[in-house]
Amino acid sequence: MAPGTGRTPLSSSRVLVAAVELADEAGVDAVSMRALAQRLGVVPMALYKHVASKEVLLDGMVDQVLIEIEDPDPALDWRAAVRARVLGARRAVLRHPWARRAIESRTRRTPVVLGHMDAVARLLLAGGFSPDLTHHVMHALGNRIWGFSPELFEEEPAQGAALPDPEQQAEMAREFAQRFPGILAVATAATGGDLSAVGQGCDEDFEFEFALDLLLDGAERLHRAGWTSPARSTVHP
Amino acid sequence: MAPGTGRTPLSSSRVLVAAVELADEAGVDAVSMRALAQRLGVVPMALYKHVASKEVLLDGMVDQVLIEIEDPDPALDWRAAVRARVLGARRAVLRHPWARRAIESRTRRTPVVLGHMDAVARLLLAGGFSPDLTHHVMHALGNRIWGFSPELFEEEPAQGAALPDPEQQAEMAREFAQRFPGILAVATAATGGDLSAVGQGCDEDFEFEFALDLLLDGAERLHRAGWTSPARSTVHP
DNA sequence: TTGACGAGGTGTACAGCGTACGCCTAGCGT
DNA sequence: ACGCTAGGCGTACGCTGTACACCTCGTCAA
Repeated sequence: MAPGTGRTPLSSSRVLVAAVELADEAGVDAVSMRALAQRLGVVPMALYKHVASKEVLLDGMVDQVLIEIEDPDPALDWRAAVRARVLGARRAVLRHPWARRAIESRTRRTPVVLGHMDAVARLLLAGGFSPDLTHHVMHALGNRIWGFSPELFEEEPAQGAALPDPEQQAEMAREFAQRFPGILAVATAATGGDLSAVGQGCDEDFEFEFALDLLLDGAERLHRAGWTSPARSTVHP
Repeated sequence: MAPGTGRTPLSSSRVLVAAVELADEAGVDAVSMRALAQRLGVVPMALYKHVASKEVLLDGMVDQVLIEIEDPDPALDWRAAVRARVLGARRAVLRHPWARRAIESRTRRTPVVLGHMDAVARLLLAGGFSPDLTHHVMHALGNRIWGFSPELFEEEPAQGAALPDPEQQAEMAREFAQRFPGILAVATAATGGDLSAVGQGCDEDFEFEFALDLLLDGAERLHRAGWTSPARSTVHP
């Protein structure tokens, strides 16, 4: 505000936004207190007046991504609504490639995080699910609630590795085929037989929806069958 | 060997074992090159003669956990076999509390990692699954292949936080109930109505098997229905 | 016996990290 | 006019991973 200095003062929101931008541009590892401070034209310790610690900063960055999630059309039935909200989360997370890792590594449940979980839970409850079944279904969805599936297969196989030598490469391929025939079969199926594209062969969006629908199918079946959780013993074994 | 010094020389295996022990005792964050070296009675840089970097060390530690996985009885049918192998992975991972996080954060696919994935893939293929369906099912299983589900809900809510004050606590509970009624309903269902145990209310083993069976059920149904993946366009949208 | 060699342990040093602590200054309420 | 406080600054500490040079053995060829 002060026209002399001409610098709008920091705020925790300004810090968070800058941190997200920095992570978007240079990856989450590039977000150090020092780098972030420099980007804001400020000395590192100034940040601590607005965020308590780096951990809290990361929590806030995740929040920043999650608040982009849109509410689904309230006219949808439970299944379409859950699907829509989860895919909305996916869109938000995909906009920020670092967010997946960041979400996995966070343990604190901020109000924003709780808000999304609450929204999903309410959609299921509104669909007639018992709280019990809702609970288990949310567990089964797991991180898919946040819009991503775990990276089972490698994303970027080598990047700058510069495959060493065709002869040696063929030898490695032979050995791989012998040691891991199962993976080979699965990978070639995924790429339609194109061995050279094994790494990038997965259509992640398809995999995500495949698993999501598998889980929602199962949930629907259990719901319709009136599933209830087996009696719980109150004593530990 | 040399009786004068009386010190068995290092080896990458000895380093890995020591690192796993250290992580078991003090957590994975306590595994620094310096701390590990000290435990081995050696100077930090000596480790680098046996492991290329900290990243590789962590990969090796994960391998160390994964080689504990037992092969399932070959007489089992595909479903029981997959179930057994995945639950075997779970037992191995649960023996080392840090392993879950470590596996999530690793991106390199070591031979040991590939070996486990290969074993699961082969069980499905041997059960008559097409490579295509096998691929998608493995994606759907996701990290559950490694024997853990994502920590959707908090594990240790406060630990040493020392709840501040009964009055204030009740106020927070009121606000929570108003903002997150869905979560509250689900959480109380999970604990059988005992609000004070909301954090620890989940039987993780039950949740794991619930989700696993949901996924295997779905997979079985698709398999029996002769599911095949929709035709793939070779051109991107 | 000698001498080279390589494997493996040592020591020093550097750049980077998060952050505790104290200082300084501008704006505001009394 | 005064003091309080919010907020930015500077310094410093302990920790991290690891590059690089060095030294010291055990082994083996000549």
